Amino acid sequence: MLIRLDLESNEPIYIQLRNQVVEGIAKKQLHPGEALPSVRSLAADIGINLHTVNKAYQQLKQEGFILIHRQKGVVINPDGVPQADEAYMNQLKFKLHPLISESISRGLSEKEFLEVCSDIFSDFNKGGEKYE
Amino acid sequence: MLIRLDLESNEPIYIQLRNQVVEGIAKKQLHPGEALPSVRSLAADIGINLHTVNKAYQQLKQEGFILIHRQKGVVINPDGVPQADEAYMNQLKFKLHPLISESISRGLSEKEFLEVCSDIFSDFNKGGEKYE
DNA sequence: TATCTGTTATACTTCAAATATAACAGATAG
DNA sequence: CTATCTGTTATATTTGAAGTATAACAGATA
Repeated sequence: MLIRLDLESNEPIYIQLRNQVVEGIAKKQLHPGEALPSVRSLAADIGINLHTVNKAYQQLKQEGFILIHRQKGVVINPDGVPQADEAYMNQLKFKLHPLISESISRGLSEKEFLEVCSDIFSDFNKGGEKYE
Repeated sequence: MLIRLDLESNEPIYIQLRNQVVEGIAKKQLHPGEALPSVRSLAADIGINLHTVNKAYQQLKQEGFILIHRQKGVVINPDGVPQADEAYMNQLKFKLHPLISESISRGLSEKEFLEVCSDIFSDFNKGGEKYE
């Protein structure tokens, strides 16, 4: 599993880390039941603090993406990822709203916007980097 | 112009304010050349600090959405809003990426995702609240 | 027993966000 | 001329999140 972080970004490290794991699942690079590095080893690998990794793991656990066995370690949820529910759909709309708002104000058509989305979907279906 | 703010949100007030103006432009509630409240009056209306409003205005100015005449006040860019360029498209993709990533991991199909986007576009075309 | 795991606790630094005052300079209305 | 409006700049302070640094605990395991 390849982890890309931008330590200069205004986006918190633990959020970037959380997103990378979700992206790994979406790209089928991480499969249900697969083990993730321990908080200590991953922190050492990336060169960040143990607690920052733990914060990302805790959020992923709370969202149902991973399970944490106290001594065994961390694994991708063997039962699969929780499917989109109403709460998630509302959250998705909430996040999309300002993006679409600005696109419209900048003269982007609905068709053009949807094409951008489709292009991004293609990146996932055509299986990007599978090396780890 | 109706301003809705969530002071409890983790999203900074000045960002919310900036987004509201962009949304106003997208919804055609704010037109090129139209005046916006002064930093002091808007701050007083909303009940926040002058500098917070100023921060939002400065960003909108830097992005080309508004013009600021030193003594006249603030107006929506009379020449229209800057159209989407390559830099904006890249930024848009960057923001959409994690949203699509999570949607895929949660089993949402591309079709379903695009429909969510279309629904949001509809909200803008059918002209929401025009009262101010 | 030594070592791994996640977990918890405490303390500290750094930085963005937001507020609070105050003053300045230019334009304008009285 | 004067008072008042505008954005702008400066300074100081408070608050909270993010991230780091250590340390210790408890359970599992080799």
